[in-house]
Amino acid sequence: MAFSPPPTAKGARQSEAIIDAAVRCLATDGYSASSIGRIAEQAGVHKRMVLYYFASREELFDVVVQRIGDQLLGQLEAALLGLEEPADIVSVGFDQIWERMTSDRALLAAYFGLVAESVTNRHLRKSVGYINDGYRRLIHRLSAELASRGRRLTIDEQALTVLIIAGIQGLTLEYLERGDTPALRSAIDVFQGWLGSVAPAR
Amino acid sequence: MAFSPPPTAKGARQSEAIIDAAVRCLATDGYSASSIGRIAEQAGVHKRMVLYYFASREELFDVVVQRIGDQLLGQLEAALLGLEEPADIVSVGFDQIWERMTSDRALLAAYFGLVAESVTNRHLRKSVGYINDGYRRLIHRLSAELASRGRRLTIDEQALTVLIIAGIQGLTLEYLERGDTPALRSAIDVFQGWLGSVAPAR
Amino acid sequence: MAFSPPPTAKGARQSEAIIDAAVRCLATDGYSASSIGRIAEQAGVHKRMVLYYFASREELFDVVVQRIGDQLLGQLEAALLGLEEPADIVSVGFDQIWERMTSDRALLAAYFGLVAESVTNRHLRKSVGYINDGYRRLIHRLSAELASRGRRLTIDEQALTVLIIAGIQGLTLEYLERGDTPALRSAIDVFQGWLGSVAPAR
Amino acid sequence: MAFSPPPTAKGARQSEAIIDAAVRCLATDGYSASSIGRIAEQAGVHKRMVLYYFASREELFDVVVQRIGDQLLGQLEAALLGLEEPADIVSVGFDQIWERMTSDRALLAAYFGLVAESVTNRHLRKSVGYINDGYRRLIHRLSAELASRGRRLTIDEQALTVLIIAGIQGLTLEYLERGDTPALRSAIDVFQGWLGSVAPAR
DNA sequence: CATGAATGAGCGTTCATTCAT
DNA sequence: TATGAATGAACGCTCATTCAT
Repeated sequence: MAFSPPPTAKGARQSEAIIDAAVRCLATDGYSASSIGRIAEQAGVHKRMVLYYFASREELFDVVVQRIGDQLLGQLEAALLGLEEPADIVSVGFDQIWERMTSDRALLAAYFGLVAESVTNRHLRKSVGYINDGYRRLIHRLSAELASRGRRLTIDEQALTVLIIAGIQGLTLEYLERGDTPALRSAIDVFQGWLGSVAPAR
Repeated sequence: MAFSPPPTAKGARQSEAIIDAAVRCLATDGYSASSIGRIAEQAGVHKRMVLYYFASREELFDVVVQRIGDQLLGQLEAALLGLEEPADIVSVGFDQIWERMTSDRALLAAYFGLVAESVTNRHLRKSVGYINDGYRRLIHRLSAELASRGRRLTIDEQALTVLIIAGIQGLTLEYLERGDTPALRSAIDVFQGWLGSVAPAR
Repeated sequence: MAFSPPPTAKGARQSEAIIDAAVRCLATDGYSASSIGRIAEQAGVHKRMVLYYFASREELFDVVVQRIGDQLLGQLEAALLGLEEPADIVSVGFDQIWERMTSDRALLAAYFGLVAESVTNRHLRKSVGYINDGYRRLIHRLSAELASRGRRLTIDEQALTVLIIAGIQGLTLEYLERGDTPALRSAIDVFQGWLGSVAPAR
Repeated sequence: MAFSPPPTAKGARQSEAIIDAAVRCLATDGYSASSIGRIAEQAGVHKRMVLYYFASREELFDVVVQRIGDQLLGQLEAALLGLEEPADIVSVGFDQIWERMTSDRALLAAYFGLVAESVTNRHLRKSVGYINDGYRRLIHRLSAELASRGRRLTIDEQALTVLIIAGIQGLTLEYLERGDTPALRSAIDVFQGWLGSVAPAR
């Protein structure tokens, strides 16, 4: 599953450029329009080289999905680590999470393109599941941490997980479609407030 | 904007079959894999006929988007009309809404495929906007009705609108990806409870 | 060969509109891009109607060629008739001929498109021959008239005919490609002067 | 602008064959009937290969136009170089020019098909302009040479240029339409004689 | 290690035309 | 008389991929 870059420096640089180009392409053109040819063009590489490094379109996108997932989850974790007082994770965290996620619109758009495609594309479904599982693990870790501090969730953890992921996806989609509107900001505030009420202190 | 079916009975039947096939195709294969050829095959019609009735792929999908939107919104309204005591719309309504929406998985999948594609496809974006506007109008109508019955929303209507749509889209996506799991059911219950608390009686 | 318009008024109007549209189309898009569909669109008529009135694309263009030829030759003859003193036909006539011909650039362009296509299109060759024969007849009539007034051509009539037609076509082409430049005007003056010298008075 | 042939010998041979086939096709079928498929067939190559070497039909024809122009102008210059005594260029040259030009009827027909198409085809217009500019440069060079030998043109050089090009195009068209008739020969003699009179010795 | 050559399948679209009624 | 339905063939072009070297 892990992508091992070619040993030579040039090879590493090129394959890296291809992955970047694929993410950019995904963000602007969507999954199915991100053809090998277009990605190669974006990367400034001969079309043939894409399949030289990645054997097939599918394999390339496996790597791309992983890359996007790592970046997205990495930003989430960085946002959470940034909180000095973990007691407030739920109540203040979402703001920072949102800030991080929307800092790279292209990344989000690329992610969403993959999510959407995964509804009708079995192979991609498996790959995208990787990212969702990351979210789930993160939420589980957080709720465990909260529990260890004596805070009990007022609702089932499974349901909470579903609601958080659904909330993030739904709000992300709203952001992609209509941008960073006041209504969206205020909706996020409400969502965040609700999250806080689910894990009351004491 | 409205689709005017061909004058003859046979023509109407054929074009109807093509639209249906397009919806089915969209649900199983996604937007870009729903080629004219495949749709024609699904409809049991010569490929050339699709372009006889619709002039271009784009025009066909304009009609399809509208069709999906009307069906989706129609089911929503039917669900709401089914409620005898409108005072309970918020507290009981979502259950029925969900029942209706998930009654046709293909329709939902098709809708979502279009939503996703619309992120990177300008033309589709406009068309899909038509459906979202329908949601918005419906929510606005409901909140006005609630207000006329003396119930005040505890949060900004704009933010509520965003949250409802984001919630529906997020939960829909969860449904499409993982099916009708207990966690999802329970998440819906929580969401519904929260909705009720936003518009308290009296 | 002659085109007999449909008996009804509406039919006559429509078929007339189609011919006009074909000429316009020919002028702007060239022969092969003047498809039945495009002509119908230009004429504001259902595509099917074109073949209703003309049976085939070929037949339509036969009529169109004849129409263009008649208009072009008609304008030539009108120009010559306008000369009060026929003795000066050669020396002053070309100016008026040129004025008339370039009065309708679209007509010229359409004519030239047909001439060019006729090089590789056997059927059209025959039709376009009709126009060239008209030129030839006109030149022959003129030289006969000159002879009857006691003026002798200093060169063979056949060669003169070729030179006049070649001159008109060549200058027409120059006009279509570069417009009505001073160099073209001055070239026409020279050509006209040479024509005058070919049929000296006395 | 220049066409860079593929690096390998086989590639060069193939792309050369395709260009040749395109010229032949152009001569017999005209521009718009010279489809990629037909050209491929003529070249004995898979249709897909044409687009492998040339990226688009337009690009192929750009190369073809240049090729035709170079051959045509090359033959003109060869004809002029063949004249030992440059003093007689005007008086004897046209004969040889004509001999050369009509030595390859297909080339001429192809050229003319392009000229005609260029009237209604913007892109081609630019390409064909390349050939016409070649003619102009050649004429300018000749008249400069004549001037350096103490012969003065009796008419404006610009007008002469127009007349020469118009003459060549008009006579070429006559040749393509009616073949090498005595009348055409005799017309050429007259034209040549007139050219001589325009640049009198001494 | 890297690249040119080659390919079959399919894309959306346009074409002139025939068959019904 | 006038129209809708239907069609097969071809168009230029893109696709992911394999075969050579």
